Amino acid sequence: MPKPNELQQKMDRFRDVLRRSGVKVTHQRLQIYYQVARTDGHPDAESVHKAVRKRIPTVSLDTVYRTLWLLMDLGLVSTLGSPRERVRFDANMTRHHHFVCTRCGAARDFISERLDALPIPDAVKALGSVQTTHVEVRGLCSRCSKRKRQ
Amino acid sequence: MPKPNELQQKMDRFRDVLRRSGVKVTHQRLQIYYQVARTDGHPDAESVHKAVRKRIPTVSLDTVYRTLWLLMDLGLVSTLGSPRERVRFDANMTRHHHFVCTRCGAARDFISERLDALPIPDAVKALGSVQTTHVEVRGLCSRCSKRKRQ
DNA sequence: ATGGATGCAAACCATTTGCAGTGTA
DNA sequence: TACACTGCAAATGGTTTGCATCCAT
Repeated sequence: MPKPNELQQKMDRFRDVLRRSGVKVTHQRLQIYYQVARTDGHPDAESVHKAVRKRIPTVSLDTVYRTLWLLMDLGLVSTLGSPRERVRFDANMTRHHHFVCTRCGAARDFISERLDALPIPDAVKALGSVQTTHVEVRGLCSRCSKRKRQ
Repeated sequence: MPKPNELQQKMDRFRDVLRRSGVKVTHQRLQIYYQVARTDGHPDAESVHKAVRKRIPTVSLDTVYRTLWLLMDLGLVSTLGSPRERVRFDANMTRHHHFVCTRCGAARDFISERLDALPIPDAVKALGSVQTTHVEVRGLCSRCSKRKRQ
């Protein structure tokens, strides 16, 4: 729940980015972005749809999806977890972290005692009781950077 | 690619766990676990299925799924990313980390300058070029722990 | 006015489920 | 032998797409 003026700023910047990208500023897009920008939660498409429908009863779920991916392309939102991906399984049950390639999605395990014992901010402890921490490093894997060069 | 003897150990332990859980040790289950245990990669159900089919041509994809979730319940494998979940969107584009509730899946952002500048092990740099790092803290959110007590 | 954006309905695709037959214990 | 497990095929559910219409520019 950002402060009202911050939210207003976000909305203004939003209109700007759309215009500058040569993309139309529609009623639907404004409401969809507003719904995602107004909460600290991380809503899925369906709950955004439900909320927007209160203001635009005819809005369709596919417009919500199309808009959210558009916002993603414009760098206005991000997704939690790896989107559009299948579930991947891992038989390494020892404590480890992940390196994930942003291009091909390949994931590698790595271990690090230092990363196993991270200082958790007090603010987090207020959110709930901490069970595990896991570091995800994103970058270009060596195979993809080779391929890119060629 | 674990060493052969480690892999053998894993397989032995696997049979043990199945037996102790009163679950049948089938040809299919052995091959499915073997496929996940033999690689450092993080295969999805389909690629496990493809590989297992070379040895058991009649094995079906749904058996692969059923088995992988069984292995999950038995604590023999884990999943990469949040399984069985919808895509969730986030309009907070500033650098932040996540607290995710293991019970209800709710996610909260938090910021921490210390976590923004983690020491990345050299071993990781061999895997590829690092772009971003992100910490995911998992635990029980305060709402869920209240609900649990009641 | 006009091309991009929307709504609808149908398609897609990963994953799940019901059921009858099969194989482990 | 008995019951759990498997394979098949059909269902599910989140997400995507084709197309006719609509509206922001």
